[in-house]
Amino acid sequence: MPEGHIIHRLAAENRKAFGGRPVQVSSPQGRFADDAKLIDGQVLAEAEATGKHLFLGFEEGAWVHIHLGLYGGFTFGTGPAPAAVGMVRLRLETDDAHADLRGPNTCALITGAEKAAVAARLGPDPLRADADPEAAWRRISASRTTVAALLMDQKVLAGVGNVYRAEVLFRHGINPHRAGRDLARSEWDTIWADLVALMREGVGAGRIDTVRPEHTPEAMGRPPRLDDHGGEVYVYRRAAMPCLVCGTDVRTESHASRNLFWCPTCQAA
DNA sequence: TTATGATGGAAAA
DNA sequence: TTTCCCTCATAAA
Repeated sequence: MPEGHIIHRLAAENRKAFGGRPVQVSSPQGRFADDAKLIDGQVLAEAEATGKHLFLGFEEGAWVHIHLGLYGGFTFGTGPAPAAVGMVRLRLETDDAHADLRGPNTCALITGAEKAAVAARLGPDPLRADADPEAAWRRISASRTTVAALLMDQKVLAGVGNVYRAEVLFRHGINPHRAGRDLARSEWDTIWADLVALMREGVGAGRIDTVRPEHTPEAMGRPPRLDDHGGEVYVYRRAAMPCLVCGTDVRTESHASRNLFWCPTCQAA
């Protein structure tokens, strides 16, 4: 369920629930049990997000590195934790709050140096104040790869996933099959600025909304869209449905093994 | 009851 | 480019 906005939100939620307090750390499922013992009872000192990576820092210097992958997720609750339901890889608990992590791609205990190495492999994250969009532009403007693939490449840009990729390209009328090196500098500047704005909004809302006011369900007199991802979008997972702007059927294809969506009219080649 | 898919990515081939 | 991993909700049978 997670693109970068969710991970930054989770960093804030973990900080709020557990920051500065000693935390019981366990792994009801068992797969993180040995590592959990090493930090059990320590104070949670920091919670930080870079791209889709979440880092929980404990008082003695160890970090828990979490990557949710396609379907990992956190659930939070107040009070002590009830008996674990399903496969809970990591559980954090105080007298006041608890959180369960299920289905992560990664949940591992690492050092500060290892954390720095993970961050060093990533491109700029539109949600971080220290992001340098020039680093992404250098790679994009030199690449023959499609802009669709480049936006999903975490070494180029960190935190953008399939939904933001599809939506930001739609919002600026950019055909996803264009090569990165054929993008104009002004187009890249617009994409970056829009990602910063859209993803910040996503952190606050906890969902991805990309539809401009003039195209919202209320403005267009159509029913709101009910989809698993929970937000209002132009093209993501709207294959064969009419484009909200021009009415052309939205197209889809498998592109680098991910589903790509675009409007062939609004995003003409 | 079984199959499928999903906002991801590493590793193998 | 393909395979594999992690989990669970929903769809198909």
